[in-house]
Amino acid sequence: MSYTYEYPRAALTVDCIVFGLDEDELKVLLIQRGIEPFEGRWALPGGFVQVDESVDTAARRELREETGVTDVFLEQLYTFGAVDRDPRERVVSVAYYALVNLSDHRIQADTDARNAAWFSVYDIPELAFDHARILEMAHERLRGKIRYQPIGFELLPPKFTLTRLQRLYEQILDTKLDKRNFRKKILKMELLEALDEVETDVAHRAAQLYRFNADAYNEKIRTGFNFEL
Amino acid sequence: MSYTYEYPRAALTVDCIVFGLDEDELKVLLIQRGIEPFEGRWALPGGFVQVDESVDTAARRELREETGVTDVFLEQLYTFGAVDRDPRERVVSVAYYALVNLSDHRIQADTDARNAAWFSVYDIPELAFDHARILEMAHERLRGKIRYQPIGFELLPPKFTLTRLQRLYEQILDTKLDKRNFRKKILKMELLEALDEVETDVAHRAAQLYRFNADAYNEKIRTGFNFEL
DNA sequence: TCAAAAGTGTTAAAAATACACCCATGG
DNA sequence: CCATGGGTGTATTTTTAACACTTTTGA
Repeated sequence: MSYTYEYPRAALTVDCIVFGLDEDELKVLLIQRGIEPFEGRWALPGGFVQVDESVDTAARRELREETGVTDVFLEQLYTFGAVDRDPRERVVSVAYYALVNLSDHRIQADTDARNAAWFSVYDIPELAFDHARILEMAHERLRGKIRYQPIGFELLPPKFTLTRLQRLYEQILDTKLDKRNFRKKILKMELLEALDEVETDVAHRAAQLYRFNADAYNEKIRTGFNFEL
Repeated sequence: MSYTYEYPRAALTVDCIVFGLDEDELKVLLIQRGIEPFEGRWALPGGFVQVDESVDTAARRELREETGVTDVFLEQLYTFGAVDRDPRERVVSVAYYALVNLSDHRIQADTDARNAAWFSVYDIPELAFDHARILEMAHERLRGKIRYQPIGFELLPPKFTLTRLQRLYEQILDTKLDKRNFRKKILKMELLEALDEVETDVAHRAAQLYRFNADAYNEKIRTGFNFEL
């Protein structure tokens, strides 16, 4: 089977940057390539966009097929369109970034039996293609966006403590935050719902658990509220 | 001449949203389509990405060919990849938005002798394809970005008055700003350089002219400064 | 001399920051 | 009983917001 066009066409792919928070450390899911070019190198999960699926759908499908990740926050990042970014032929790639909650996403080995592993964003091996640049841009986007959109919660389990949330912000923004001021600010937004539950299995006073209330957020947004931390 | 591939491929295009400020009104440059589909409808300037040029280059080329616009701020917006966005065949489009200074860009009729015209963003005719959605997203991006990046200056001539700058912000953010507070805030950033020149040909006291100092901005950025208005 | 926009400073309110101790729990 | 992190309030500084009159210029 073959397909013929009047003009040459670029191949279209998607690449996914999957961020996860592991013990307060921001990590990225990478896959070890099993084929040339860059055989053996680590790379972002991704693959070709099929002609009968939207680009968004392709990103979700690749994510599922290569990592088993489903039902997560996924947003388009940027399209990488340099002529020589793939040594084989012209390939344009639409990059997406995903935020997953590592405690319930135990990432499975991918269907192609390639190796998948989490790496700290501060200790990334040499990557295939222009994936280092893509990852850098995704990290930058995450840092920027987390301050004015409540996306940090996507990296946490549904129930979390305020300290855990604070450490998330500290890790991603690479700063120290004052505990009292952080709590004051985030609670004043009235987006977190205190549950009738506390931490368990900790060797100290158990912390209050909270849940992010997406409905409250959407309602506030409608009436001109601006999240900002 | 024809080109054959093992799998079907989407066509790849670029579309450009060109914003300009005309007498304090935010306008967009549209082109009237000369061919089916949507013949006669207004649409965003754009066209096919060639296989030997980067996507960014394609955007600049189309902008030049269709509108004569060169040397302007141009930034990737988003990639639109729904399956049925073009009724003919699968077309994925990478959208870019440009900011031009209308006083020195007298837009020329495009090379294909199609009609080009400026429309107020608040009074847009029915557009071809999903261009209404693309335009909406570009407008949203502009509104968001202008508050924390000094891109508003791209819409003004190199020398401008503070009142003109204020009206730009008022138009794009759709608010009223206080004159004294606006001036205080923007001047305190030390990004505007007062010139030894004032307005001419005005029937009232001539205003001081200023210039945006990009070098100062870059220097401040390096040392952790954050533009925000 | 009039019309039109330029230019300018102070006060009050709100938000951000800095900061330290007692509490509850499990080992 | 001790080590560990949980939880809390106030005072100070900084930032934002509200507000009105005089000046300059050309017509």
